Amino acid sequence: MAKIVNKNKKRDEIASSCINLFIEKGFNKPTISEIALNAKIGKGTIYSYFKNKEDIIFAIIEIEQNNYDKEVLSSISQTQSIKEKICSLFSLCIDQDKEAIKRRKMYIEFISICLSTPSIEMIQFQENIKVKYTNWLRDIFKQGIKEKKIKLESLELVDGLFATAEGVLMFPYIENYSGVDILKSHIYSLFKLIEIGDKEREKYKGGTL
Amino acid sequence: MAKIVNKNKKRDEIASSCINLFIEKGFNKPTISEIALNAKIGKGTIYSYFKNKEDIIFAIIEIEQNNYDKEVLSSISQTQSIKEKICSLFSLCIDQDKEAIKRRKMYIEFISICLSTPSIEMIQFQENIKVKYTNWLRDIFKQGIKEKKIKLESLELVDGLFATAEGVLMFPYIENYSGVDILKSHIYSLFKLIEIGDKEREKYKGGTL
Amino acid sequence: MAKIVNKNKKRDEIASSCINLFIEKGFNKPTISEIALNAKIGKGTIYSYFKNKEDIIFAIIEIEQNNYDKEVLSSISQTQSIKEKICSLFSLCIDQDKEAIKRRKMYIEFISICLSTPSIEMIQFQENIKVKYTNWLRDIFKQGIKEKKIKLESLELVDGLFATAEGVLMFPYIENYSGVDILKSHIYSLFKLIEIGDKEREKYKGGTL
Amino acid sequence: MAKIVNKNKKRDEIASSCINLFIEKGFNKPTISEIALNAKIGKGTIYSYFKNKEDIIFAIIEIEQNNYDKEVLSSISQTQSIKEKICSLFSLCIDQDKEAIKRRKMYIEFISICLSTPSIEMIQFQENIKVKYTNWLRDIFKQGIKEKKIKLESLELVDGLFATAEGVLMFPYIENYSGVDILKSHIYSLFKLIEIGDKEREKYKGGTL
DNA sequence: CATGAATGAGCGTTCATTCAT
DNA sequence: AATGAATGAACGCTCATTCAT
Repeated sequence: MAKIVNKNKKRDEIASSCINLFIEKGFNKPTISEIALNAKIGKGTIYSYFKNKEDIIFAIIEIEQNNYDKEVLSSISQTQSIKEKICSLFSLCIDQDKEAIKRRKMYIEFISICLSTPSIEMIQFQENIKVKYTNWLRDIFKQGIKEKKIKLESLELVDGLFATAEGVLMFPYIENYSGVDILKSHIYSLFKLIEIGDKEREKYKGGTL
Repeated sequence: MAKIVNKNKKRDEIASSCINLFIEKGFNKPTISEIALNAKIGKGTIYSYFKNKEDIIFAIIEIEQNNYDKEVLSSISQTQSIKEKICSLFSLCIDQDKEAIKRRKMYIEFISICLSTPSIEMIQFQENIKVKYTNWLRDIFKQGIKEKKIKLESLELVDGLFATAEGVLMFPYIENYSGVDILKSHIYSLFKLIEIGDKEREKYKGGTL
Repeated sequence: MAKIVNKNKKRDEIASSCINLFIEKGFNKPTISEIALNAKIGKGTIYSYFKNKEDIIFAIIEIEQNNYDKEVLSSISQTQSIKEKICSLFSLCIDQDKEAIKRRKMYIEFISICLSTPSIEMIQFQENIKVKYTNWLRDIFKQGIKEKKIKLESLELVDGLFATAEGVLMFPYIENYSGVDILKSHIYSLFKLIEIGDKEREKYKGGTL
Repeated sequence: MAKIVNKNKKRDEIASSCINLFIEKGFNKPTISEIALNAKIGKGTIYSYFKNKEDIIFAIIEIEQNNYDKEVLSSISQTQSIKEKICSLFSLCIDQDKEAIKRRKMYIEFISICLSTPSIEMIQFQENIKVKYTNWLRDIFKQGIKEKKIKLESLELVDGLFATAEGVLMFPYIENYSGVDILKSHIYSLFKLIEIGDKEREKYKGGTL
């Protein structure tokens, strides 16, 4: 009998082993030869686990995104205030630890592919992310509205806020400028406008959801 | 001196003649052969006016950006309300006429390059745009604050708002979703929060700039 | 001994199971993977029964040729006239039923291999076919001569006639031209020249064999 | 000004320089690298003169065929008897000089391609050859009929005779067997059947064309 | 004995850049 | 100055064959 391999596991292993390569060189830059070398397998082997080069890139993006989603959900559930929950949701765009910076780099590469050479799969994946995150964001806002902590009108800001988070990623290289810091202070500034002060809460008649 | 002027003129001519080519195919896609064909010059000639392929791309981006800047300034000065001025400033991300869609496509390609294969020049250029537009935006806001039409705190939203505008461009292909529409309604929703109603104006003590 | 018999049996089984695959895709086109899949065995197993890819191809050709030979012999013995016998002998090149067309396709592929990448084995096999069929053809002719139905000189046409039959297979794709029809009418035209009319038969002194 | 090259001339030069390579290795076997090496040009250069690999093969076939056609026509016009004219027409399949053997090898490779991996262009080219040569053959026959040297019925043999000539090429490797010799003796045997003897000529009423 | 995962040489093709004219 | 013919490194991908299990 030939060696039995768990195809999915090996797929993930190959993809995972390349993450650093993709972070260093961007998604489109590494050649199949480099990927094979990096994963310590033969060039041909790659093609028994992936349809083509794009498929590898996609696999990596999927893995990373799934990991991130889980972290985000866990992190949201562990924070209390609405503002903190929102910052957790956008930790990709806000955090400054090494892990976050790596992740951001990958996400930016992913967006870059979506912008320049989009495939149907990529675009659908991108849409899924958008829908998922704006829904989570809406849920957080709704909760805040229910608890009369923020105004009803804040709900209108959900889509825009998501766009803001994406937007701050677009300037990743400018020195002395962290797009990333902007997001946090923008959220704080927005909250000054939408938060209901303790005094006002009693009178507030913002309706219910 | 005349020589250099001519050289620059020719540079612009070559670059300009290729704009449609780049819009159709994206920035990285056209080959030097296609560019030369399009500009009706020899392939080798291109290299007397441009360092390399990237240099051509950069030249086109510069030309387009300069044209756009002029239009924006003119358009801002022709509108009255703050909200309208802001929409004019972001017309690249909002307008739906053919010309705007073309321009958007090019800008998105430019961003994609900045994200995936950035050169120092590209990044500096991108930063210049950011600084320029946030300054213009700030000026508009300041004017509004001076006229007591909007709250002083709105100034804090400038950078975030610019990011929002960039962010809505990141989903150019999703069906039934126009990132573009999101920006306008986001601006309108924000204004509900920062505008000073007629009644309030008198009491408003938002301070001066 | 039993082992070897079994080995040969399995060889035949594998080869036979692939015939349709080879008809559909041509001889050189199917990959070893496809062949293994088709034969429902492992890729490696193929190499315990066949030296290499060419060996499989050869096995199939042999099987098919043996089947065809049997049919031809049976078909010849069941027809009466010389002309009919000859047409039976060349049924590969003449018949238009589905089975014949399939067979023709395979034979053409075989010839193509003999022409472009011949191995000694292939060439010998091809020669065997030639010798076998021209002998059978000669026998039919001799019988006709004996019965004074055709002229003695017809014997000289045997080799050429075999070549004609091969030659009509060389244009399998030309529309509105069926090489295949040409063979039949060529045989009929030849017979007008070599047949001995009823009147002439008595006087005919064509000699005996 | 860049070097001015006669594109068609260079095309022919490259193709011609490869003829020996193709004769030695067959048409499909040489790689682009080998072809480039052989032609003493860069690999990329090939693609400014040929669409793709098939295009090179086709070009060589065309060149060779054109040369051959000219020779055949000239050779036919220089011979007297019908039989000799026909042998001239089929000199590709009959002659045994070095040049003819080379040519035969190439033609056989061409046929092999037509049989195994035919493109529309190849098939059309093959058809053109067939039509051209059967027409020339028919013309020769008609002339012979007009001069009452051969029987009217010979015309029916034209297509079959062409097929015979092709067919003898199909056994190019069998030792001690020259398919090639077969054609000549076949033609001679046929002529015994279709020629009108001197005595008969006067009585012959074979009709006119 | 049977397997199929692993291999890597080899393929045809592209295209930014060079440089002789 | 202007040209475009020439280049060749580099690419993604295929597939017959091997060999550890």
